[in-house]
Amino acid sequence: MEIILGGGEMRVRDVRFDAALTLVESAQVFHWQEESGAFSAKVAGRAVRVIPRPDGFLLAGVADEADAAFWRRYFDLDRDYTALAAGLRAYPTAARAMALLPGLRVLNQPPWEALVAFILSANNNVGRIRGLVNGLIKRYGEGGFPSPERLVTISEGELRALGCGYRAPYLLQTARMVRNGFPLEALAGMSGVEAHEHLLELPGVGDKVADCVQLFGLGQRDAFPVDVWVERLMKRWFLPEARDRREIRRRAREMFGAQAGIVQQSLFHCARLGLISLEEDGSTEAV
DNA sequence: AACCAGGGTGAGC
DNA sequence: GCTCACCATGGT
Repeated sequence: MEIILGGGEMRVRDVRFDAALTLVESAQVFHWQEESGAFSAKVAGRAVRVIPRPDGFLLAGVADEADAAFWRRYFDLDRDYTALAAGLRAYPTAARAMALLPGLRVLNQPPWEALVAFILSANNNVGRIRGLVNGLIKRYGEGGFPSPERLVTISEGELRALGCGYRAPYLLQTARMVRNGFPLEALAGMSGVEAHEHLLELPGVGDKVADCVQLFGLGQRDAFPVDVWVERLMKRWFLPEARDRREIRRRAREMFGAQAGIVQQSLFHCARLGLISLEEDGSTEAV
């Protein structure tokens, strides 16, 4: 990998990165906007534009070294996805899932942004989650996610009118707790078990949402969120005897190890695309 | 018109 | 510990 900084731009070369897949389609983040092949968003107050290039990508709106360091971490550039895939020889289906989606990366989002998005994700679909997140940003956010301090000034009625439904009070109460000293930023420095326990204190956060916050917002790559898709594919291809999501979560982490969450992303997205069958007699043949 | 979507919560065992 | 009805909303 090579990174060249200058002129408000950051060029990243010799890296596999599929911007459309990672930033828009993969449902790990919901507020990137695509326009004529380029992708823009504001993350933690930093507005940026991603322009894909044949052997990497260009970032426009990178002012200094601090910005560059931020985006380097956001895009998880210091991780060798090829080596990870190569280490999955014991699990051919998982290795194949990763090979089917080269360029899919797992982002390191600000914890608050991941927390808000995935509270809204509960028993919801990707299109609606996207609508809710962008609605929050548009009405209350000045381009990016509204802060906890801003969010607590919104009424439950307003959030319901926006379409949050029964998640509105969860979001509000969680915002209050974060504003009142819940150690959200400190979770990244804790063990996975410790961070998970803290996250479960927040209303609207159970095992699955907590795992998403850990994976996408805290850099804890051993987290393995089990949603309906992952439950189905794991039962079909790896754990036919598994009783419930908790057992799948536990055993998948044992199987895939310290970067289980990255494997999860590939499996999840392959299942959603129909690249991995969920039926007993199916195969992993690409459609 | 039921069923589904990157589930969580509280009640009742 | 476990199971289950219920929770808004929009799309099929």
